[in-house]
Amino acid sequence: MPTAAPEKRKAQIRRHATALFQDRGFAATSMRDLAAALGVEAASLYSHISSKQELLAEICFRLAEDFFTAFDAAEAHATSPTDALRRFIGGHVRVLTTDSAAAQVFLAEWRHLEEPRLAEFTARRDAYETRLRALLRRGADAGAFRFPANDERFAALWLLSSLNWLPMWYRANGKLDPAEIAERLFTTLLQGLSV
Amino acid sequence: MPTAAPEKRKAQIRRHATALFQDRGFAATSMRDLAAALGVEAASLYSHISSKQELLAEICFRLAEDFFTAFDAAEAHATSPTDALRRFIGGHVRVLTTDSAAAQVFLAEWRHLEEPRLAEFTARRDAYETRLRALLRRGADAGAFRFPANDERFAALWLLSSLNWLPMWYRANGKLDPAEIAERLFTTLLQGLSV
DNA sequence: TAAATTTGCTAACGACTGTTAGGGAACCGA
DNA sequence: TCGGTTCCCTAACAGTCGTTAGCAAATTTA
Repeated sequence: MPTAAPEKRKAQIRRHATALFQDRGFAATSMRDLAAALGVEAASLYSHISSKQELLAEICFRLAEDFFTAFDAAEAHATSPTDALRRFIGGHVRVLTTDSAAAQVFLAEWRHLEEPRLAEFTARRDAYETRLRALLRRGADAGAFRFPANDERFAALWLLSSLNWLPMWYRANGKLDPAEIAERLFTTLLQGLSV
Repeated sequence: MPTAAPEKRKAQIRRHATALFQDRGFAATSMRDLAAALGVEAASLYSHISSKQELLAEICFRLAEDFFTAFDAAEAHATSPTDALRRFIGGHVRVLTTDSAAAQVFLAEWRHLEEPRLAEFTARRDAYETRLRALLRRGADAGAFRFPANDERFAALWLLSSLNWLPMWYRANGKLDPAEIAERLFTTLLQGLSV
């Protein structure tokens, strides 16, 4: 059986690559840096991976998958537009915090993907945004949400902006756990800062 | 008089560097790329600048200065905590949109600064954040704002997150002008999405 | 024990990196 | 017409880049 869990070493490489891409950036991380983190020569990596690009693509597309899966679950269980939004935020925050290094790579380094993957990726991102806009529109039509100029595109961008900065300051083992963060964000996003 | 406006060519270089750093990233932009954008050989740049690092530092610190200046003006004219917040958002958005390429470099590429400038930069950023926290705290104490768990640190991070994504989608000559964007953000941030 | 798989090595490739040295045109105000 | 300034060139440096070739030891499987 040649297909018995052949992912162990490769998973280690991906983990270290994620950490390095996150804190130095993809372009500023060399394969020799990555190899050194693993205690190995650069050429040795190529027994396990095919290219630096492949590493980046795997990290980015894995996260994209997670975001969509979370969105599916949120909408499947939602009982109202407000509940759908709460579940969406909870899922989005959970994905952002489960592997915050990978999330930062997903958010900041995707532009170093090469074609045709770059186009695939941006299409995927656009689809996610469109889906969120639709959720917001339904809520507005049902009288649950309102936003300036009745512009759900603006609201969707603003909402994602609010959430996507999170992995930059989130620390696992910090005072706030992901569920609590999501709850605070949900409250603030819905009610705003005014008393 | 040898000091008569000696900044022209250098300003061109900085402008092109800003554009390239923004769309490829600092590390992925070579001096030969920059030279090509100016129709010149790479070595020729060094008659005008001293290093690639210097270019990045100038872009980042110039923006930092602009943000502080805007904050000063906002607080100088404010008549209430709510008015201070509105002016703060207006100023922050104006800086973000006046040169959105530079703003993106400021927000995303500062980590490629080398010591000791990196430490200077992060100290500057922390000071800005601290100042915003103080503004929010005063507003909360005056009964103008509220935020979850009475945590102004959380609120400040969330607020900056909401604003700082803007240069990624803002387009000069788009439908919305900066003042209108700032007004919408102010409204949404204060009132939230709920009806 | 034998075969297969996994893991790693050294050596090297061609290309690209930021930067310096040293020189030469073109334009400037006096 | 002069000295100074601005601007750009070719050539080259020492180092780094991602990646391939070819080989060997260790580990796992049969």
